[in-house]
Amino acid sequence: MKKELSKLYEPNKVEDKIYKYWMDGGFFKAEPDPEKEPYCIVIPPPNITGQLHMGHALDETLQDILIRWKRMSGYCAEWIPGTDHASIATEAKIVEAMRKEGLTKDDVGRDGFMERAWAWKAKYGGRIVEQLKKLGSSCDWDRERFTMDEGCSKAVKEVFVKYYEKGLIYRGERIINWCPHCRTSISNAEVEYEDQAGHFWHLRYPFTDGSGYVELATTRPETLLGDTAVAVNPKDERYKDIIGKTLTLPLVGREIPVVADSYVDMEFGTGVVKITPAHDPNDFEVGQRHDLPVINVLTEDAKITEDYPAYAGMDRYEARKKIVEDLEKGGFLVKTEEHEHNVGTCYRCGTTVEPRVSLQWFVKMADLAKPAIKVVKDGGIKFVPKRFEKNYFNWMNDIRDWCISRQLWWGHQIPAFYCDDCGEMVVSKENEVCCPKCGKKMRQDPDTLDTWFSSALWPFVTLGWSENTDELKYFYPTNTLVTGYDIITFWVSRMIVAGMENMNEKPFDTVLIHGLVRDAQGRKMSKSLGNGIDPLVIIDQYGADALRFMLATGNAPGNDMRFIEDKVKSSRNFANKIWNAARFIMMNLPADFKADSLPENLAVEDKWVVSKFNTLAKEVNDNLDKFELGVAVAKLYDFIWDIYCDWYIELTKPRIAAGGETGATAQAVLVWVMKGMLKLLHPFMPFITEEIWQALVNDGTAIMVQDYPVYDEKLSYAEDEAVFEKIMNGIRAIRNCRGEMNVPPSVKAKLYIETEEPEVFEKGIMFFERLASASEVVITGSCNEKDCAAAVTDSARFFIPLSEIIDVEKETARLTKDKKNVLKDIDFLSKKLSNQGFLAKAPAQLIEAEKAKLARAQEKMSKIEQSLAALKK
RNA sequence: GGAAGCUUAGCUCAGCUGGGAGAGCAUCUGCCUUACAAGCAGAGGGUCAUAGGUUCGAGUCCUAUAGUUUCCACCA
Repeated sequence: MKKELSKLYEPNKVEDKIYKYWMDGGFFKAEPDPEKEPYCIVIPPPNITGQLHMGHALDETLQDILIRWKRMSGYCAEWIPGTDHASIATEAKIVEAMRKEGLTKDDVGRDGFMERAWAWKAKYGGRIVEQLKKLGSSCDWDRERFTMDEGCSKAVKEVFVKYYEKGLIYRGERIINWCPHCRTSISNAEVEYEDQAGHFWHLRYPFTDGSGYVELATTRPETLLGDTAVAVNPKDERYKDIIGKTLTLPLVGREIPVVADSYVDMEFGTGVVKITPAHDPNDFEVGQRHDLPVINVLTEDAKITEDYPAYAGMDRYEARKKIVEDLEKGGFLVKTEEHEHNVGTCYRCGTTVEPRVSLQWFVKMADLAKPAIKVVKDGGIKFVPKRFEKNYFNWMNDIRDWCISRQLWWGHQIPAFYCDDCGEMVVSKENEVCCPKCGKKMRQDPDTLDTWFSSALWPFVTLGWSENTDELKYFYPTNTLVTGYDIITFWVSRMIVAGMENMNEKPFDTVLIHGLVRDAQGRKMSKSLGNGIDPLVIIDQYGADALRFMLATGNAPGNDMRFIEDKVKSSRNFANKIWNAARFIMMNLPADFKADSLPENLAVEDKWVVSKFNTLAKEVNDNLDKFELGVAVAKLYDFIWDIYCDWYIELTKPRIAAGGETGATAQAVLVWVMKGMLKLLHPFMPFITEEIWQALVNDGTAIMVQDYPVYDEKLSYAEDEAVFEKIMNGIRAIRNCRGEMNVPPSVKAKLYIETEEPEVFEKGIMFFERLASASEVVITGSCNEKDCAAAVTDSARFFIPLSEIIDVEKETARLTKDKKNVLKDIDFLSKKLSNQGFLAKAPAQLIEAEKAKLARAQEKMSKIEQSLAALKK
């Protein structure tokens, strides 16, 4: 059965090989099995915002870790390709199409991310999707409902029509955020605000009757062309008398009224506001209340319309300059102030957004939000960590109607049709519709739906909704959603809404929120900063396992993490460590070795490591259960590196060299624990664990079909652990002593162990020789050797006769330092134990433990005193 | 203006329901000990942002303050 592992661990070679193995049938897929409830689906995110490609890696990693763990724990787990896969596939097609058309990405206002993300997907995640497809998975990649080729897919159309018929979708003239560069409307959530230096222009508008002026201030003088009123606060004494009078709009000459509206802040500026309903959301609302006309002065790309010949065709900023000039010439400009203000920009291209009145499609959110709020409030859906519920509630309780129409040329076309002859409008699932009134073929709305509209349907549409498929019945509601906190409002909230509305049931029960991956300086990865890191490059350098491990390590749920290459490097080193441990085991195994279970005759150190492993299995499962992946991974790291490699392997070396029964037992335990470690580690490092498993076990099964290790009462050996710890402490004390005196391991010396527990240290003789450079070990009740260095623990004194090296002064200093530390302990513990409050209120178990600690410290103290006294002589 | 997070070793961060502060990297010392120098054995280094409070006991819970980050709203 023995196979060789190569001398050097080469991540990419191993990963490619394992990938091939999976492709060739080594992949495992659990069938839905009603007997094996509960099930689990972990949903990948649809994050297609260009800047955070490392965010993809994080999403995929956390989700895949959970899936593998669930699957190995006997749950039915299934990964269904999400909208991001479909979107990215679509985007790849778009890129190809654009190339053929000679277009650049800028033409559609997107950045270059889609290409790279797709490449990554193809190399990494896409392979698994392919495999799922091969295996006839219920998640049908080809059946993706989100391609541009299909236009408006069946399910999306169905939902749209259903909402429309229920009055949940309407078309209306509303003020929306418009990106003049992308020439599309964008939702509030897609607008990013930034502080910009600007000006505050104080203007005066003359009264029509010639009775003077009213002064007001604006940051956007060019919108003056569209002013249809001036507003003051009804409570404002200063302007009480002018309400109802009319003004003549400078440069335009239009007569506009002065209206009273409580929206106006009396404290701010002059307390007078010009009202431009077409170009400001608040003005729009004021306009609605006062029935003011809406006059649009800007074109789609933010240029002045033909209606104003003096400025027609000018860009908004150009026009601003010219208009300010003209106002000044006309004597309408009072003064100009510096003013910093917050400007909305497009999250895609960074262009300043333009509020714009436009005919758009909306979803009425108020009623839809209610059940979605309730299901979270009632605990039906849990956020991990819980604090993100607040984020969700903030958004949902203050929900606004959702503008769902986009002026993009990919995506789902809105299933609304217009008759160019009679103006009739029909909303329909059909692809072609004739006018019910005049019979003419109708024209479909050219707009597409917001990508999150279809993404919101993800949990049930991927399962075959609106058919009542077996998959839907079995898998819905799904289990755990993994995504970043920046996606809660975009996607999570809308999935819950869509689930409650269409399925009458929550889409999942848990939302695991992770933070963002930032660069080494803590900045958001962004295209403009050029600080984005490509996961593919990192994978090429260090391997996918190392990247995964790093992403899961040292970070708590919901907290941001910095990407630091050294962290990947140390993960790679960890992989190498396991690789070499496996190599050591295997190069010593006899050819006919077979070890499926633990042998009977375990030595104390075997019981120690088995017991430690047993505890590890318990803790890892507990942590994963609570989504504490970072904690689980840290424990695995510590066990594998410290306990298994640095201690246990070293302990087996003399036994293997000795051969016979003890050697055979050691080998069996080595293999047993290694197999267990590999299984525990597999979700975090799937490739290397599979490779070692295949080399070590080689019975044709994949590691991912093994059972995940769990705690086993029978394997808990508390007493043996304690005994062996005494030996370990002795070895550590001796090493420390030798280390401080700079004695190299090659200088061997006789070792006297003075102890009242000889039976404990008898068991460790071999290890003192091997790990503490002892040439010979003598266990005695009382040692009278002269010129010895002494190492002290609570259970023994260790004497090393190194007369030629011993420096009495140094030795005294070392022991005095020891003494100081122990004294501190004794002081602390006895104070605690004489505290009546502590004795009265602390748990009895703790008091006992502290008493035992004190006893041990005192034991050690007396041993140090003895040694110090001997030194003095 | 509303809300949330963060502040722990030189750096990057863990620390689960409160019981004498941890890891990786960096630094120093000694080792090429036949699995691993991508390594081994040691060492040094922290008033857990500040001030109060609750408690027998606070890095952990509460209040306030400062610095910092993010989200939401508003900004004529």
